Amino acid sequence: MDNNAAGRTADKTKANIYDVAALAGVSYATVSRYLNGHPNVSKSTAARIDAAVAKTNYIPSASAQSLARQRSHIVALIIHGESEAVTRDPNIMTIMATANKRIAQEGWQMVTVMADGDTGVNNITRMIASGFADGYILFTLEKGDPILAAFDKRQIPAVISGTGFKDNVPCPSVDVDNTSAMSDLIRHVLHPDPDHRRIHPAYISGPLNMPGAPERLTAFINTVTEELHPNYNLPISYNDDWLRETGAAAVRRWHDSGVLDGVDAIVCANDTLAAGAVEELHRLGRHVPEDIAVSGFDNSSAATSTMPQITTVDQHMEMRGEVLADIVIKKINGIDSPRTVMLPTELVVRQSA
Amino acid sequence: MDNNAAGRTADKTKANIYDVAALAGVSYATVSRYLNGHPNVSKSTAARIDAAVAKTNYIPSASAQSLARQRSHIVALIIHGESEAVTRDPNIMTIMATANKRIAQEGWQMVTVMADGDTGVNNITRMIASGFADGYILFTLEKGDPILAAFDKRQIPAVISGTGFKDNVPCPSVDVDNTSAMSDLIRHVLHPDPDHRRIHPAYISGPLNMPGAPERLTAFINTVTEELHPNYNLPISYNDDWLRETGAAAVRRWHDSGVLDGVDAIVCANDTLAAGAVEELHRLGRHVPEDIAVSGFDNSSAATSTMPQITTVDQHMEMRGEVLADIVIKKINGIDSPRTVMLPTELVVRQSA
DNA sequence: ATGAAAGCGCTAACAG
DNA sequence: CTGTTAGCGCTTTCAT
Repeated sequence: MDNNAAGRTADKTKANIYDVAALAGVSYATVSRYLNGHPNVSKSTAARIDAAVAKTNYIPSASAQSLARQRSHIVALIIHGESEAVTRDPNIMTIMATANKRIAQEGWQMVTVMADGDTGVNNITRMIASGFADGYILFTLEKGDPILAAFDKRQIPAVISGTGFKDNVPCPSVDVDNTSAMSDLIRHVLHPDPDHRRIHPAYISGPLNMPGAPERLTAFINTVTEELHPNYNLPISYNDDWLRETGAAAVRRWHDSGVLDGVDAIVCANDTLAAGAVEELHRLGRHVPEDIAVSGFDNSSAATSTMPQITTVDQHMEMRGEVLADIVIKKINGIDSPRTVMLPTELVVRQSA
Repeated sequence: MDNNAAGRTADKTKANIYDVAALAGVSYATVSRYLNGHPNVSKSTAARIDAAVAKTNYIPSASAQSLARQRSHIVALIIHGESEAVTRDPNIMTIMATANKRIAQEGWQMVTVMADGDTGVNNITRMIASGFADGYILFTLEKGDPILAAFDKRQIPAVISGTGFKDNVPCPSVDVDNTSAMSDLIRHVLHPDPDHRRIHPAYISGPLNMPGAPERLTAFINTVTEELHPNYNLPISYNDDWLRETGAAAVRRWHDSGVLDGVDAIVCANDTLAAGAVEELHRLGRHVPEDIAVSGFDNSSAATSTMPQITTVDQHMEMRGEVLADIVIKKINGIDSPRTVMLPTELVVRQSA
């Protein structure tokens, strides 16, 4: 059976290009040409095709187009992490929304896929290799992510968001300078104004295998050492997650062990930990920032959810989404970007420090 | 040129089924059969194919498979709403994660697409008609969403999450009974224990074109009327968003106008509004719940972010994601579901009411 | 300006 | 058990 409309339309519900061509009385090649904006189509056939398209509600098949063009016109944002960590990360939605907007502007379609657990990673890896999308934005929450391997071999446009570990990633990354941002913040905490100095800081860390966490911790140790030359052990709380409860629990442990009495500032690796700390200090009857200052990181909604509100660092996540989008699309079009793009940060001084 | 490997492998970087077949010394049909788990393939050819696949890193092309099978094996979660409203909705990520997990279990791939603004809606509508996915989960934030029209005409598996407006949607929906959940909550607020009654409630509403909002408001009016037969106007604050600041602003307006003095309970349409209210009451020196009780809705993280923590209703969003996933997948497999699935809710009594 | 024909990479019915 | 053949719906030369 040959590819004419008569032989096909019989029991189909959805019109294809042959239906349109038949209705317009032209060859399907002409329909394709016209719909793809090629120059040489006469006014009158154009009109007939328009009418046929309208009448049949014709929309080209995505898979057929992708196959023929060898392009899907899709950019995939891959989110990898345990569902719990992911659902609580306030930055993800921001990146999704801003990257999505930018990609749509450029005439592409962004889709988000979540890789949860081992089977998730497997599926995603297959997906990548199957040519599902033309480019990928990676929001990877863990170091040494196996998904990255999929990009090692093949030459697929990709960009990665905020790994602190830029060394061996197979694609450009956009990040903030966690080290200098945290250092600036800490200097503010230690010396908020000319009349005021804090000299006994403690640190609440997040999981050290997550982007940014090691840099922030190191910045704490180095900056405090530089500024204070402390001759005592800095209290540092190491944790497996970024939860509010975890920040609160760290404070309570220090309180129970008496350590808290020797502390006048708590630097936290992010805002949710800081929010938990502020709340626990409140419960323990300590005043923030008079008795103990607290700082966060991210400028997420958690930072303004407490009383007092939390002094923190803004990472401009909206900008990050856009920059990520720009980089993949450029790469898809053959334009390379610097291996690492550093986005600016901003100290946000509120009442907690 | 015919479809043999020799004629094709020349400049390609990615192996296709012909490459594998040539390497294994069989026809490409046999490779396809084996890879798709058909019974009739001999041990020895199987082994040769395995070897060839391994050697070439062969992964079938997604678009070619979709075209040939007329199935993409993809379920799309469509999120429609202004980016701001979306990025702040704590439920979205939960639904994404749980639905994703469930869909992956069933052997499908879930992708999330965001429709932002008019062009977004247009793109999505095309996407749906182009057969991009086999089924759709709609997380639609507004009434009368134009995206729904795409499903009216064509027979495409879809399910919609939490429209309060079940009447004229072209697909099954899963929701909670906002009316009875809110009524129960309000009865608790008005009469938390035998010795205690509150008799001057006020209400802070969210945008009434959003799912659930009208039901909750109506439930407030009806329940309060039933319980108290009030002979005065109930203070009700109508708002365009669900933000914390908005909840705070409502309280402040009532305070400035003196209305607050006659109020002993504030029922809020969701947790973030309630969190803002609690914080503002704190700033105004009112004690929660002694002077004024406050309640929320959703049991989101905002509900535990304040002091005191907020009494609210849990909607079991994790369950919702799974149920949505089940329904689309069933529908894809030809199994229909009830037009409306009502999920249970749970009163969560904390300290604020 | 338009039609004919050859793919894009894969699946599936049909022979054998 | 395996090869042959005909599509899936569209794009894209190459003629005319």
